[in-house]
Amino acid sequence: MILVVTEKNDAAQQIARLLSESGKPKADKVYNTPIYRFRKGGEDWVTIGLRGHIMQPDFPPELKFDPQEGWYGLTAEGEHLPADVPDGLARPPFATKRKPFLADGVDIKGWKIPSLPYLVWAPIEKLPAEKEIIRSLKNLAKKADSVIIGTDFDREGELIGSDALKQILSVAPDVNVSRARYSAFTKAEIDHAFDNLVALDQDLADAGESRQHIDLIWGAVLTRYLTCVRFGGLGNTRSAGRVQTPTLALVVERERERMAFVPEDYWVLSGEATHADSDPFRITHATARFTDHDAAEKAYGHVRDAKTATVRAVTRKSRRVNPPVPFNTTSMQAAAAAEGISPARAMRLAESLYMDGLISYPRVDNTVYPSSLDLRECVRTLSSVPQFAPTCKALLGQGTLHATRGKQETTDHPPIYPTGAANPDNLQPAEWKLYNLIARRFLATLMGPATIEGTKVELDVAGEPFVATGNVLAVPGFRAIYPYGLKKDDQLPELNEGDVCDVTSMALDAKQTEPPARYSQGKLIQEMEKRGLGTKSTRASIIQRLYDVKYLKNDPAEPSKLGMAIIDALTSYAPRITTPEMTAELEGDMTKVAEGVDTQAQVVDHSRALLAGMMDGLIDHKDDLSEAIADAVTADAKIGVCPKCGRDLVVKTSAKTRGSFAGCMGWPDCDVTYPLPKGRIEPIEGEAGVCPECGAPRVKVHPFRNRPYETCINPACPTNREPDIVVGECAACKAAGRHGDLVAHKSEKSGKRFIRCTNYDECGTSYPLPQRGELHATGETCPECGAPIVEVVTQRGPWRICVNMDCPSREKKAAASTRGARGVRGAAGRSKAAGRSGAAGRSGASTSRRKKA
DNA sequence: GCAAGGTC
Repeated sequence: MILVVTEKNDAAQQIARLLSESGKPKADKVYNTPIYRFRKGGEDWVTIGLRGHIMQPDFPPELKFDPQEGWYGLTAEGEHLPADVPDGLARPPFATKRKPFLADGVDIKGWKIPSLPYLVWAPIEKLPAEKEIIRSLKNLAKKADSVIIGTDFDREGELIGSDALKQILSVAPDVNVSRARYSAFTKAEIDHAFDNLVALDQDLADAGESRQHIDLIWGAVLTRYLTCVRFGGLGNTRSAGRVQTPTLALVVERERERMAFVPEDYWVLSGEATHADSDPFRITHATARFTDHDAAEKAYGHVRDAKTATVRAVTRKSRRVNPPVPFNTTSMQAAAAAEGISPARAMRLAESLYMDGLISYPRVDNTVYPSSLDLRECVRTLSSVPQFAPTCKALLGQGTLHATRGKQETTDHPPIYPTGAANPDNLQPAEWKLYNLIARRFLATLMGPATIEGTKVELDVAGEPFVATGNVLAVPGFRAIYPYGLKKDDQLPELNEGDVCDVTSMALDAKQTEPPARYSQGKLIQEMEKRGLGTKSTRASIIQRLYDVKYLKNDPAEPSKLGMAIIDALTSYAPRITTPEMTAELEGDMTKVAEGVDTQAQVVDHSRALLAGMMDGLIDHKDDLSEAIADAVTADAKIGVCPKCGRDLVVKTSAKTRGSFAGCMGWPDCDVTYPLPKGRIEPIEGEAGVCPECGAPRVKVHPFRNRPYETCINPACPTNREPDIVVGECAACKAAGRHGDLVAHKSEKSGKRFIRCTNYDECGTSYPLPQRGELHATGETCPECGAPIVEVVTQRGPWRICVNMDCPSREKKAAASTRGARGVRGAAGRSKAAGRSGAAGRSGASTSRRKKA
């Protein structure tokens, strides 16, 4: 039997299909791993797909995080191994004990602990990361006569193959081994690769392993340093790494530019005009921006009372806009980001669409469709989606299909294109949104250019030159199916030289120049690619990580004070980690290892020595850094000033409930606390951040998937008071022969809104209420349960609800909302109702979504 | 409960 090992299941399946004589390999499983069996040349063949790396490098167990003791490191002050002598590489003599050792024996809580500088020189082990796969692989290897390593044709692929091979040789030391190198899943390419087998390139694999070790050492040492420098490793992880830190530095650098930016004043002189009852159009002075105030005022003086504008010249120019090129991972992530889907989320959604057979493999650099891809067939497939049917029909009516080509051409996978017709009812809204984008992009790459008709009209207003511009999509071309990022038409009326227009308004506006914009997540992805940071598969998750450790916030990306402090600290004492140069130099070193000029040990030890040299500065200045980080964390948590004592009010986490609240930094001297509304809290700078009524902070609240609003955080503040509303009569009291009113109150302590009976002590009737929106009594009672029905007016419009949580009408509503949530109006109120009413509605929906998987 | 790189 001949065993073929590939990097992923997808590749195992494709290779089996292309190599098998029947063209129909048999899908099977070893343990839980899919494999593909087929016959070729009178032999039995089996292909198995790994899941990327099956081994994971790590430090020995005694140097890892300990759940009781945390991470150590800085406690061993000043303990350095010499930077140039990697003696510490030998496993130290403490190996027999669970707890690690320090040369000079520093005791902490009775344990001897290692110094952080020691970690720089610590040995690295390789541990199984995919035990199931390894078990399956070994099982097959025992039965194999020969093994062909068919992992991806790149450095990481060679390493993945080398790791797999070691596992195979451990159970089948005498098996025949070779390597197939292919870069496209075409019959010709795969046949050629398997007819011309080569040997595995151990130097290339070693280069990959060097990369792993250097990333681990630098990442672990600096992360432990930053995490432990303040509270000995308790609390949040503060990470650093070869890719994430330079990425953070990009965002911080842009923020510093913004902070250093000095806005300049300028003035815009513009107004509106009409011609022969046309819609009004904007006219702007030919000097688009006056930087001289006097000149602006002078021009304004001439035209302020002008009633007419005379057309001096009309020029028309049409612009051709070419259709976009096919999607690769980066351009897809950027386009999705522009539609409000973060790159990390886009990859999760794409993975799911790929697994459902709706799009092609989502991790590609390629932007050129291979000639083997049947474009016409793809269009035919899409034509069964009603939204795309007219476009598909038009395309199929053409003689031949011409596709655009991007600059990057690789042959391992095709660009991202739709492989199946999706039904929006079977997808989550975000999945459909991404699929729709991918499908429309695909169709757009097959269509003609759009033509935009541009018109420039020069006018004379009381001797001052003015212009009006119009842009109209004259020939839609690809824009008919691909409206993303399309500007709205600004239409001018038909104007000719000599026409006299009526000026209806004129104004001089004072403006200021804007600082450079922050990076959107899409732009950040593109900037990373440009600077060689990360890969198509890692960039999205690395940006996500920066958000998770709270170095970044908001979108466009804004660094937190902590993020800025981290960059400051590392720029001072470990500058190498803060720039893309480390990646660039690493690439050079990797090439040397791959070429056999340097060994893995030489390159890694050299990198260790560079890091060791930086430990001096980091440890000497640990108190400064500790303070800077602590100040930054406090500044990030600050939401305002305590109205009682004037100290900072910060977001704190309750130890009991794990919920967050606002508390005074002066505690326990000052006991001011407030509950916090649900959602992300953004402080408001300056005077607007102090409530004029009660002096407590006003904040901007960003509720999950709802529009942000501003509020005073003091629930007892007059600005938060709501009048009590009688919403109905208490049914329980009526049944008991007395009268009780159901009244909607707002608690001054918690700020929560609820309904309570005026005879609460006797009947105990109370109902919760929606916390957001304006509340109205309807006077109606629920036909199902008799409880009052209230109306809530939110930004999305009014809706009505029975206040009884256990009412059967709520169950129905929940079921309806999970079905209808994919519509235009995915109302918060409905999804809330679905959430509260328990599993029925939700689990039903999730099974229907999963049924294909 | 450390990185970045694969992939699910």
